[in-house]
Amino acid sequence: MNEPRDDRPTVEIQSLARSCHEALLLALLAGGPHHGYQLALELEQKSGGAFRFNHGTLYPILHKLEQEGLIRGDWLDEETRRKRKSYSLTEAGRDRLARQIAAWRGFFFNFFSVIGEEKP
Amino acid sequence: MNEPRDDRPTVEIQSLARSCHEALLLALLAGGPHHGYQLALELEQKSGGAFRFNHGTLYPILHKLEQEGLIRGDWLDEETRRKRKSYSLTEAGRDRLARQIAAWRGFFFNFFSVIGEEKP
DNA sequence: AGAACATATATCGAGCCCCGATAGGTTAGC
DNA sequence: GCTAACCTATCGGGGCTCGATATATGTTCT
Repeated sequence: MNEPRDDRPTVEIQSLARSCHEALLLALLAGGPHHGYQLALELEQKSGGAFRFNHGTLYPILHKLEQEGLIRGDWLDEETRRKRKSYSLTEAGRDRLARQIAAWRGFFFNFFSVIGEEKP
Repeated sequence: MNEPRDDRPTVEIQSLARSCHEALLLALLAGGPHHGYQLALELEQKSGGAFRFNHGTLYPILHKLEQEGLIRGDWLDEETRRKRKSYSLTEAGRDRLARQIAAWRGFFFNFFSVIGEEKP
């Protein structure tokens, strides 16, 4: 029930929402370049309406991820097109995504260890 | 990939940490009455050291859960004992725990639907 | 006896971060 | 021309976690 497993990566409870948003965005971008609005739509679609990005949440996170070098943003100003910024995953972003997924697996493992229920 | 499943309960991303703390506490109390300090120790033990309650987080939550009627706190003043408050789960708390677990299963399902990875 | 440490509860300010509101601009359809 | 959908962006408010701090008792070692 309580074997030591400190080496197992996990998500810190304090930053669950933050990590969740980050993992979802990186995962969506792993499927190809998207611009912000597209990411919000696809998230809602793929989660069956359960998850959605509020605009006030989405754009600041995108800017932060870009600053950290996890994603790259390119303005599309093909003439007569409205301004859009296409984001794509960088190598660092791909690494982070893999680590995030491992951490979430660890989190769920630990969570259900405490809850004491079958894991889904 | 995106069948409608809006009826599936889920945890709101915005309140992940909050819900997590609540679910963990209720689950620990489902195993019998505990006082605060005990809850912190047992959480750390059962999670293999991955989770822990900071005191500044734990006690406010306990007070709130008590206010909401999900747990009941009884001061133990058996003479010569240091003051301790024993918390136990109420009926409402048991119901909430069941709903929390269902919601976390839903969150888990939705999360990996978006991530697109095998569920652990 | 006294020091040091684990047990035990509680509160508060700082700071982070999500959210809803708001703003401004473009394209398409009627 | 008007309306709705598309698209990016910022800001203030509010909720919540965290670390520091306070207080006090039981235990163990020297």
